[in-house]
Amino acid sequence: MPQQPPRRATRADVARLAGVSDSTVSYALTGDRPISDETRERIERAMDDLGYVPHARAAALASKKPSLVALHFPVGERGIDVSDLNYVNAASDRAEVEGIQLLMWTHDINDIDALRRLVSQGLIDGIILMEVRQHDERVDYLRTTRLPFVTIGRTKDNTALSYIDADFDAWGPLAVNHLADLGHTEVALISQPGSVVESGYGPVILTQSSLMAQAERRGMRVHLVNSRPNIRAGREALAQLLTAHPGITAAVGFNAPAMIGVLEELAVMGLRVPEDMSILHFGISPEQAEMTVPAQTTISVPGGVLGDEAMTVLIERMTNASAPTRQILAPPVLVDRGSTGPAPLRAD
Amino acid sequence: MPQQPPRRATRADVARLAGVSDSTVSYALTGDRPISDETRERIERAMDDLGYVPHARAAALASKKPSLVALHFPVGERGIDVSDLNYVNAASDRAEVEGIQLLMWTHDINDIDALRRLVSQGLIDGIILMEVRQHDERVDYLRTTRLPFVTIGRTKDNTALSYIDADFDAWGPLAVNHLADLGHTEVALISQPGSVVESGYGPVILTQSSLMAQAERRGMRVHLVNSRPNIRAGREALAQLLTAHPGITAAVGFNAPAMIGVLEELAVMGLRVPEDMSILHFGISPEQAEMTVPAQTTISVPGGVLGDEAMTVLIERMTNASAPTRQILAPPVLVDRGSTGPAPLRAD
DNA sequence: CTGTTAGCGCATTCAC
DNA sequence: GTGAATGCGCTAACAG
Repeated sequence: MPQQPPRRATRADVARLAGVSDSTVSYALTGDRPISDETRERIERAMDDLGYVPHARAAALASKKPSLVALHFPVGERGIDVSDLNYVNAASDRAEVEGIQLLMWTHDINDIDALRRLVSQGLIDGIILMEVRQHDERVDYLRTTRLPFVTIGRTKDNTALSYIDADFDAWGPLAVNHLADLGHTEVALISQPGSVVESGYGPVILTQSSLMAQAERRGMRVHLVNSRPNIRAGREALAQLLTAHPGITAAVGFNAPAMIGVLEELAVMGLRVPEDMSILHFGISPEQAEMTVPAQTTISVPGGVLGDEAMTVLIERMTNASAPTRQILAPPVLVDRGSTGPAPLRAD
Repeated sequence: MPQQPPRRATRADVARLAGVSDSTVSYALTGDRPISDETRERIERAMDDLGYVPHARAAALASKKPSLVALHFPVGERGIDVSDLNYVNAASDRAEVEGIQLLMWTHDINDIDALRRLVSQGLIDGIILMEVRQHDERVDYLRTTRLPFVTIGRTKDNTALSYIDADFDAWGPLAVNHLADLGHTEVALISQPGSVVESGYGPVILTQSSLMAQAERRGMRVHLVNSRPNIRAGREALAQLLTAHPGITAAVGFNAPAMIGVLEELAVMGLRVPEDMSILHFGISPEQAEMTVPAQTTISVPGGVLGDEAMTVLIERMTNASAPTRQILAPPVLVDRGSTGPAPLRAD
């Protein structure tokens, strides 16, 4: 075990030991200018001997380059699951490439005071906001600030706002076309409770209306059900739907717990997936999709894309104050896990 | 909306506008020396006018006081649930009082390289490790380092290691005494799978053996079951136990999913809690305990205590290099949620 | 290829 | 009560 030196070695210590000037040590580190092999070796040996590690905070102060970024992940009631961490990890990986660390911030979404304190401290160089609402106080506050920020998701008024979001307008058509091409003409849409939709939750509204519009174009009938997010509600919803509309050959979900209920009910009724009923699910993570029996075909944004893109945009904004506003919509991806198939012939 | 100033105001700007020297502004801020009311007012007005906020990073550099601490929370497979956030929030709150920010770090527990990079950066002033294992590579690495650190949980060889942990040796006796006082003489212990115990998972081993020892002293018979952590296994375990040992009047759990199964099976069998069977559960959070029907009486460490204590110790170590090693065991707390009661008279 | 110099924004010691 | 001066550890012109 190495002896612990009394104090942190500094660049000056290294320079002295290597017999070069301070700045030469810096340049040897960054490679920003050519150094003779011999000098470089002496410096490296000195660094080793002293156990020298550069001090990022001092560097940040001097260079005025970003070194710490916050990711606001308001956890609220539901915690953070493994799929959420895709965002975080992707953002973190992207940041590390630039030598930037990620401060994961989990305060309540309404605790603007805490946010204000964080920002005022001058500790962080930028911030990414997750779980953005149609009207979001955090955005209002940050707009009054000099701090660069990017949102994952968008507010209603997104003027001059840099954001990354899923392109929900494309989700509906993608689903409809996939099913219509398989011959389905009558489908169920198991959506969120009415209250969620009415409160202006963007993803559901945009997806739902784009789906309806495309269904009309393709001559597909859609039966919309606003289901509470639990297993029992999903079971009941499916049972009622099939009674009322026996011609339904596919169920599209935007409600993970309810869809578990739908799958349970199908199993109870002896209906097979996808032979008797096709299943398609919006927005759930691969982990959630693989967890059920059978696994579900999904339409969503690949984990990590949003996090990575957000960090990329933020870095641009931090580095270049006059960088243009970027509003990015990530295209949806359909992952076929075998729960959709040709429409069965069914006696209406 | 305020106009965005071209650049951040500095202390020098404030001093100039207020017509005082730089240091006077500093002292006005910290209150470290007397300032005339008149001067103070001028300074405060100047700060307001300029929208001045102190720059934490520069302050940290100059004062050499800690300003950023990492909390390593290896999320692994299971994600972060709301009760986990108790630790985080408690630590974060404690840190904020000292003007320290918390960097929540979720990299894999085995990614020592990433840890090395984080530490080498010189960005953080200390680190708290969660989910510590009996033999933990992170600890091995950090020991070779000058960076102050504290663990939540302890390694096998904890020489010169500062840690906070639950006092598992006290869990068993607390449970046994509680039940024995209620007249129970034959109980089941629904523990973790044998593999977990054999791999040297400290909490289970310590709790289990302290429970056995105290049971012997109090003349209580304990039937140990190593159950897989899922609902079905719990149901089966209870059914078999009651068949083999009908005299059992209480079930003690250290296995959240299995205990849900136990409760289900009791309900199916028409047995009431606590009239027919008492239930006591180790180590689960209040949220988990309240989630079941009926809610469960628990023995555990109050959420937040560990996080708060860990941060306190870390701050001490960062502030005072020669601070003594602290090894703290937090006492258990029994929270009675009504699932334990007097032992029923049962015909053996 | 390498050294010198002047800061980054602030805390703090030493003067008055 | 207040100001001047020095330095935290490093970067980045500006000089050779």
